[in-house]
Amino acid sequence: MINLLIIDDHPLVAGGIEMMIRGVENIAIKGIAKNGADALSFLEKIKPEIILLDINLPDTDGLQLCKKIRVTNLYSKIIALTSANDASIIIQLLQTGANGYLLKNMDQYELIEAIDKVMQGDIYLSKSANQKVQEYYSSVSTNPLDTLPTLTRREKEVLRLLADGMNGPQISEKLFLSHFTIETHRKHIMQKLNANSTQQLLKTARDNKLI
Amino acid sequence: MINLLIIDDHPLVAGGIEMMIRGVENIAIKGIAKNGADALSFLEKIKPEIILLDINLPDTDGLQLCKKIRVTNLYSKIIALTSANDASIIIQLLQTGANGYLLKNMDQYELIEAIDKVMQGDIYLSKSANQKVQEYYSSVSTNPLDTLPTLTRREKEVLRLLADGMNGPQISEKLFLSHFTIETHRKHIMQKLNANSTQQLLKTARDNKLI
DNA sequence: TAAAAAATACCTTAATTCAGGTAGAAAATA
DNA sequence: TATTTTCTACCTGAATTAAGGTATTTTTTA
Repeated sequence: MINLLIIDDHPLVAGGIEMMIRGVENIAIKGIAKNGADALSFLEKIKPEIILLDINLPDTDGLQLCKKIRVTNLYSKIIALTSANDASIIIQLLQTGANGYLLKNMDQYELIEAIDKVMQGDIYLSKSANQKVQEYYSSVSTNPLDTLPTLTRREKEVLRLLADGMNGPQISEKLFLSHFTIETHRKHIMQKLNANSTQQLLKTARDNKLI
Repeated sequence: MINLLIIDDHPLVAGGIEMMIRGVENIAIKGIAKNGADALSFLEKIKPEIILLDINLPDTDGLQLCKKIRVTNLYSKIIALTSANDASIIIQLLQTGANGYLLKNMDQYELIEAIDKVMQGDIYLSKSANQKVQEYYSSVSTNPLDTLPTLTRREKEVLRLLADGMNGPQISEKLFLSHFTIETHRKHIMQKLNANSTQQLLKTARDNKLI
């Protein structure tokens, strides 16, 4: 028997999963946790074969929780569950010890396939997640920013204000600095992020989660 | 008997709803549509008492679909369903003819309450949605953009490309237009969004979920 | 079909930003 | 303490953007 723990604060999702595995005779839901704390206390008592882990929880983020679970529990297989399909998160999750990744637009077939695959010791990625990861790795080579540049405190500050829609003079006024200074900071940030316009800079910054 | 039509492309959500109303003897699911087209063709044949309408559909957005449904169907009550909790969308939806607004973190109790309320002719807003709407109206005085400007197709396109970090000439090349044209579009968008730089424009656009 | 809205193209001037610099003071670190 | 990093300020010329126009064609809508 494969026992599941669902970690998700949405009754809708938990119900949907219940619906999907209803009628599958070798899978059963052992518990539903609505947040990270509940999940951890649950896992102290019971070791489910499969943990379906929502990435967006009210009290913690899935990545942290995944790490925490792996500290004490190497037995359970963790399948991450999310509506977003973001390559860097997927990769981080897998590095943290997740065994699979499902999108919330999955259907019954996909869920059961994932559970089966993961129980066999494989890594399961939903089709579109897989695609994203591929894209990510293939774009890495074309993307010169494979190592994130480190911005100084001031540079980050200026970047944020730029992202807030302020221009050079406005920022200089806000920070009590000469506008020349701001422009120098901007220039440096642009060099670091390899951008040749402020808009590109902001896009790159956003893409690299610097903002 | 209250008949439901679920319009949502996530089997998980549809399953969750099914789970929630299972055992409620006067509510039944009459159909599940996975996109706007399916929904409309379904509604040609059957008039459900309640339509549970996901705002994020693969082929159209919920607002448009809500409008379309209201053109031919004044009988069914529409309850919008979404994971985001955004005041301006809620308000637009209600203006378009939706009768309720539920967040996907709802529980069984809330769903059934919403259906009951709406069947009685009331408007139902989930607690947090209600709160957001309150906040929105109290912040309106500070926000000069109380009515969202409507951008034309072209303007939206240019806005998106600007958000992608492209500049005027690049966009003009991409769209096979003169760069003067692009600048005019930019100017119009800026006027509509009340911005006085492209960066501010993009920020405002982002704040108003135009991007 | 007539009127209105949207899309297109072009112009000008002023302001802002970009992309090179240089360079000194302050702060952090080895 | 010596060195490095960060923060600061300034300059210049080229490029881009902002903000104000005008005006024609195409598309939508009443």
